[in-house]
Amino acid sequence: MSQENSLFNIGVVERETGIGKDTLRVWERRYGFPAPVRDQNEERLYPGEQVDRLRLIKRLLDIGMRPVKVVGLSLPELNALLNEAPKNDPGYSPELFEFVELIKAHQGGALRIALNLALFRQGLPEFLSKTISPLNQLVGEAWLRGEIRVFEEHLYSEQVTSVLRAAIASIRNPAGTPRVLLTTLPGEEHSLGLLMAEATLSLSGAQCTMLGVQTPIGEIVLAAQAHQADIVALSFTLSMPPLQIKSGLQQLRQALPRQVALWAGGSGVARQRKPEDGVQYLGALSDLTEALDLLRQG
Amino acid sequence: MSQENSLFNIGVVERETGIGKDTLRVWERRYGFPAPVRDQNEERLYPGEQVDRLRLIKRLLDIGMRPVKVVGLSLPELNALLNEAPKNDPGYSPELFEFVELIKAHQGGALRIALNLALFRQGLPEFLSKTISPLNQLVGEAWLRGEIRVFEEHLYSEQVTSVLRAAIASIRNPAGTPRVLLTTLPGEEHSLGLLMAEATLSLSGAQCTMLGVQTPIGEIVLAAQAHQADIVALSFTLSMPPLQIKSGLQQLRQALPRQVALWAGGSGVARQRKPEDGVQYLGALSDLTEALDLLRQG
DNA sequence: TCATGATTATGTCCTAGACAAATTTGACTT
DNA sequence: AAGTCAAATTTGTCTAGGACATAATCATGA
Repeated sequence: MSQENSLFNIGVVERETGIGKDTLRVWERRYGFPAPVRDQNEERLYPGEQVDRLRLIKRLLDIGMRPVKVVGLSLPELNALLNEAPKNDPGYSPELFEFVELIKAHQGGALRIALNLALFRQGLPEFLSKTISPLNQLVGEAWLRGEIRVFEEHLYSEQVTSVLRAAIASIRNPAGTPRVLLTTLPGEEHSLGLLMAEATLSLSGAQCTMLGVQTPIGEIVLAAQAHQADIVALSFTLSMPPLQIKSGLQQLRQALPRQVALWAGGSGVARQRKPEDGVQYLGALSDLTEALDLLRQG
Repeated sequence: MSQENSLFNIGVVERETGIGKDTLRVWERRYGFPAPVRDQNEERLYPGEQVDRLRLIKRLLDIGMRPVKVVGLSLPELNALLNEAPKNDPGYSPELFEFVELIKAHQGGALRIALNLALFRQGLPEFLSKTISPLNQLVGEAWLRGEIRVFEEHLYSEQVTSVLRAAIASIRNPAGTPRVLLTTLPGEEHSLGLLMAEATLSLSGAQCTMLGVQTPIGEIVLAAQAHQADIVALSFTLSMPPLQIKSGLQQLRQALPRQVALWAGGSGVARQRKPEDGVQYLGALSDLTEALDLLRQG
């Protein structure tokens, strides 16, 4: 792997893995992993190899595994577990693997061109549902298997962002209805889902106001008021802890006026067990246009 | 203000303000602020008003004030302090205030159009140095004075991002030299600085690979290798703690091959006291083109 | 006026315990 | 076999209060 010799303190590990300090310490106590060395001051120093393992563990937890089953397993054991795991292979189209090959070959420019070709061949809705969505999943799975690295995922995200932003710029509708405010809650730093939603909604004639990621709850309320938004749309990835999603949606729903609809989408909300009252959960992008039609009729 | 009645637990406050849990607790012990109420379980609950104050305090610390001077002051006292503070007013051009007015009026579309006009009137380098850079500062100061809100800043960032990304898309040079890898370290989540750098470098004929924000240090090293980068360029805002910047640059410099240059820019690095060995600090965007020319000659 | 050493300020880390909420387990019923 | 409910377990996050390295400020002397 990388940085075999490097040592990281607990703050750096928290930032690099997204696992909180408290959690890192309590895992060590309960499961015996991670097992950092100590400096002269009895402070934890995590070897780079363990940080890599923690990143993998984080992703496994994100897809639903339980800590007691995965924290503490060695890398070979983790990989064995991955191969055993039920593969819900939705039969990826061969074209998708070509994109993955471009990522692995670090051909950022070629990747963007190929994505653009697919966009204009398929049209935006199909491009999002048949190419980008499954490709996101495929890339995530390839990362789990160790086939692609974090920086390669970053490269991929960047190219998709570039393509989607260009598309949105050309279909934006400043006078559309309803008015939709797009953002994420603090803690959710991924914007790809938002861009996909903005593209879909804009194409359906809605007027989108993008606020970017991590808007404080109180500010979302003010923004909805200022823009007279009919809908506040939030996006959640798997990296967002389910509890934070739940309480965030509760707080926001309570603070938002009744007549403003609250929509939540992304892989993070698919996990939510009990739906919140007054929050519309959107599992797929197609649900977005449906919900939009419904709202326009009602 | 907003959310007068809402109560937030310490985890939410950490995420919403960017101030760590440990820091929040130790401030309470030392300065008597924040002064959260407790729930039935003796856990801290911060009133929304105090969260707003904490956000302001965070920004004041970011611009160089000391905790003992600002943590614990009431809102009126903080505002008084702001008015006393030496105004290093660089004589903002009147045009800039028109942009601010558009932000205050929540005219996102008009703002983007106005920015685009300025871009094509001034040309990219002048647009960045004479419009975007001072406007960023102006917006930040207006926030400090309570004239604009967080969500309005988000709106502004989004429009600038949109304009810059469109510009970059049209001047990108896939065969340029040198090769530059652009990203931020974990903890730095702002990408505007990166986009400004990418625009500047692309215009100067460099080949830019954007990795987005928050790439782990080990992954930056691998990415530099994969792309045969000549330069790794990082961006830091004021919200990034100086200590994290310092140690991050040290670690990265150590892990990166000698022949790969490491450039660091943004308002966050202007604060750094002692420069790191082997790291080029770029205070302004103009330094970027200079450094590029120098590197091409040498 | 500038450098140098002493002092204070500051963020981050430590241990060890606790608890609410979520999930799993297991018994029981339909 | 499948559903329901309560008990048991798991899990993340919070608490207190102490400690220390390093940065910033202050005081002293050249």
